[in-house]
Amino acid sequence: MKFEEEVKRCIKAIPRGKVATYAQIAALAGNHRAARQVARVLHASSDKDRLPWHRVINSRGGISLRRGRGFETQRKLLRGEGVFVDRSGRVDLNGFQWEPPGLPSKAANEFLRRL
DNA sequence: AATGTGACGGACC
DNA sequence: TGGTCCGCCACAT
Repeated sequence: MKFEEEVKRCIKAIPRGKVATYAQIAALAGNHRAARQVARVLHASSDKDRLPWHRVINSRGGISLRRGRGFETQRKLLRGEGVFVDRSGRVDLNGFQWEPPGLPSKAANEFLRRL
C-alpha cells in the first residue's frame, strides 16, 4: 500500500482526546524518517479525507500551524475533546500522546522514534 | 530525470 | 526559551 494511504489510516486511528506527532505517524506508517510527508499529506488531504488532523502535532508537543492560519482552530478542537493546550499551543505529551495498540510503553515509542 | 513542495526534526548556538 | 541551518523523502509536475 502507498505510504500516503498508510499515513491516513494511522491518523484516522488516533482516538479522541489523544494526540500523535508527525514523526510518530511516519514511524507507524512504515518510514520513521518521513515526518515531512505526514505534514504534506495533511496539508493536501485533511479536508477531503475527513482526517482528525487536529490530533497531529510536532515532536515538541506543539501546534505547528501559525496563528491566523489554523492555529486557533486546532487549539479549539483539541480543547473541545479534553486536551489541555496552553496559550503558546503546547500540549503535555506525557499525558496526551496516543499509545498505539501493541506499543504499550513509552519505552517502545522511544525505540520507534530513534530507530 | 529534475525540480518543487511541505503543518518535520534534531543539532546547535 | 527561542532562532537558524540542514538533512530528510513521498508525491506531483
